[in-house]
Amino acid sequence: MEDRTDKASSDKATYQVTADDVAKLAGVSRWTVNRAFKKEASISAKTREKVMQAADTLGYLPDLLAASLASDRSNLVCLMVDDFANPHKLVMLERLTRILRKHGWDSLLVNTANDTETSAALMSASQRRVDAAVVIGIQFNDSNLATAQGARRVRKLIVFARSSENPDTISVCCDDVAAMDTITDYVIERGYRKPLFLAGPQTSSAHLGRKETFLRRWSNEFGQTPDFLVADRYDARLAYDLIHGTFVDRSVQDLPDIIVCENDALAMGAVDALRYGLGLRVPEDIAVTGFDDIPQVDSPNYKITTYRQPLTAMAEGLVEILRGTADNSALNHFRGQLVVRESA
Amino acid sequence: MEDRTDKASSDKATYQVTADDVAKLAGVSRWTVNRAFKKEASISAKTREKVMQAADTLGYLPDLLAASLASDRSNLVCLMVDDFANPHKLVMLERLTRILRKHGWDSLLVNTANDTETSAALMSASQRRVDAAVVIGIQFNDSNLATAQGARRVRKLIVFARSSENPDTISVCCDDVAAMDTITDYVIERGYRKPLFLAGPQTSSAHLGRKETFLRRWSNEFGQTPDFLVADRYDARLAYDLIHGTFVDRSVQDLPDIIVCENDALAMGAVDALRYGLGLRVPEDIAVTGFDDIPQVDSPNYKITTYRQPLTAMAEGLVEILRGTADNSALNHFRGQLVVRESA
DNA sequence: CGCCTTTTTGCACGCGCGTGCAATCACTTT
DNA sequence: AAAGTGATTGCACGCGCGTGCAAAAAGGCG
Repeated sequence: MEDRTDKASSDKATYQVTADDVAKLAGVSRWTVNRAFKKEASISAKTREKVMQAADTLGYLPDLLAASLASDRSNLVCLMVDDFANPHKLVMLERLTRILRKHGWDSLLVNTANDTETSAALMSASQRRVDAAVVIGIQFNDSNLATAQGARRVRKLIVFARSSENPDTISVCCDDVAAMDTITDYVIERGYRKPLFLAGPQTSSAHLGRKETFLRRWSNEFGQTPDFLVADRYDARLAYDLIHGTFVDRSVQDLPDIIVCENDALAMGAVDALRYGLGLRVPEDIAVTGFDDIPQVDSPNYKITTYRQPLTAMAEGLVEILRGTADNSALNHFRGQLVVRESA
Repeated sequence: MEDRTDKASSDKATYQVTADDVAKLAGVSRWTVNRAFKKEASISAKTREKVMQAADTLGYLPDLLAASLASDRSNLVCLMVDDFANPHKLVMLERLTRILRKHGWDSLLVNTANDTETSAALMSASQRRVDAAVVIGIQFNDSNLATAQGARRVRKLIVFARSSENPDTISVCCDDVAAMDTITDYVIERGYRKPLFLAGPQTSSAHLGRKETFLRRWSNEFGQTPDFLVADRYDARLAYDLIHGTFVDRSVQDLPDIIVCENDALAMGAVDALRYGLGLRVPEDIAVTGFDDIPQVDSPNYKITTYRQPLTAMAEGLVEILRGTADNSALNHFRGQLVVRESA
């Protein structure tokens, strides 16, 4: 005990206080100390108090590494992001990290922008025994999943804010069909009749996608399928080039009266292209709608009509999955709301 | 050996392959197996090959949790972000996660937006034995640092993209004095003579800040200190309100001819306020400069003249700190470059 | 007050790997 | 070919905590 104390005070900066030290000081066993730090442990109030006090004076905190190793649960979640160009990612990261931490999970942020490294990233995550890997906003590539043998050590594979057909995967997302129905209703109600759909990267599970929903719905309504363009990244600049390149030498009567975009990043690029590339007015000449309601589209420069996903509820749904208490049938049917601004 | 094999095949999904299994298959000791996975280990090429092959067929990967526990180095870095409103954070996160991972570190993303939770976040990070905590873009609050006893288990406290005076802290940032000098030179050279500085949250180490540098420099040059405004968050909307509120009922001759902003988020808000709130033209009536060169300011809507920090080099500098091979004297003197667009 | 039930506490063993050193092997030199 | 040298391999012990159960303590009742 003596030398323990000495050691602790002599090089406080590096000496790791362990549960044993606290136990000694509090006059209990090491196990009791650790129990004091577990919410639902069976321990008497005064013992816990005594332990906590000792822990406090020693500056003790349980070591999560050792705990994870022993218990085989890390309370760590891996967030995989491959598209840092879309500002909506920042919004999602803020929400997810906040909600996850509130419920006891820490977040490992993995950059899978380099497509070939996705499976490597997954394996690395598995090496840290993450409780789950959450793919944010992008359909998880099947080949990546297949090649990532390491995935078998990742307990759960979750796709967030994106529907997924993969059977090894759980998807937490809003109901794209309902969302696009809402947008379509609005577009029709406002009298637009020559829409163009600006889609993002096409994923494998396309038949439930926003683009497909809009096209099908419109076709049912008016008997003809609208035109669409596909951007292979959610990038405003790319959308700019696409819109500009497509319309630059088209006559006025061949232009759409509204561009329905798969998300806000594309919508911003579209607005810029219409205004600055083609000299058109938004919404007078051509209207634009987005999706996500990122902070930027509320700028007076854009004022884009868009659709807001219930990110907090979705994040809470994710937590339920982690806990294993989720009602999986409801997880991909979250409802958001239309946010009407001036662009349409 | 028999039952090992059985176990592995029977519930492959959950059974954790360990170095022992690989050792048995490869006919070597467990320690040799782990050596094969260490870059600089002393092991013969053919033994390693043999081991790797066995590891491959078993799908083995070293367990980083156990490794961290045993070695007391986690190869984990905690990235602390408290301001998700600034899109530049996304750029920094992309860069940091990519560079860190390239050098073998994983990133724990901690949301400290709720100010009171900063020290709690630090403690939690220390519970995972992170090799370092990196505070991104905001001056680390001294009281937080002080109260966070857990910090003593965090080996290194690093402030990224922000200068810091705190002695317990290492700062990796660009040379704000040089940067503001460059901007000031440009402003003067272009003939602006009535500047207003739009500053962000004031930190404790203010005397080296961008605002102070600009004011001092201008005063030296022209004998008078320019006006300034202070926004207490780097938020475009806040900047909009501030600029609009300040100038809305001021006569034309009392307006500045340029607004020098502490970063792009503020600059975007300023541009919006000038154009949409006050009906002024940028840059014809009032020019604007920013800082950071976030992707959004390259939009044709903004085209803001700004200053780009060398984020990649800074991230590499951070890695050097983690490795302990850094030349600390150079770490807060990175030089960026002026990016001239149309706003000034 | 003694017996029984219900907390509360203690403990052996294991989680998978790293460290530092000792033992062994491979290869060179004379 | 024997001795010497450096490269390679094996191993005891420990990292800090969880699990599941047994032992002990604390209440409850007549």
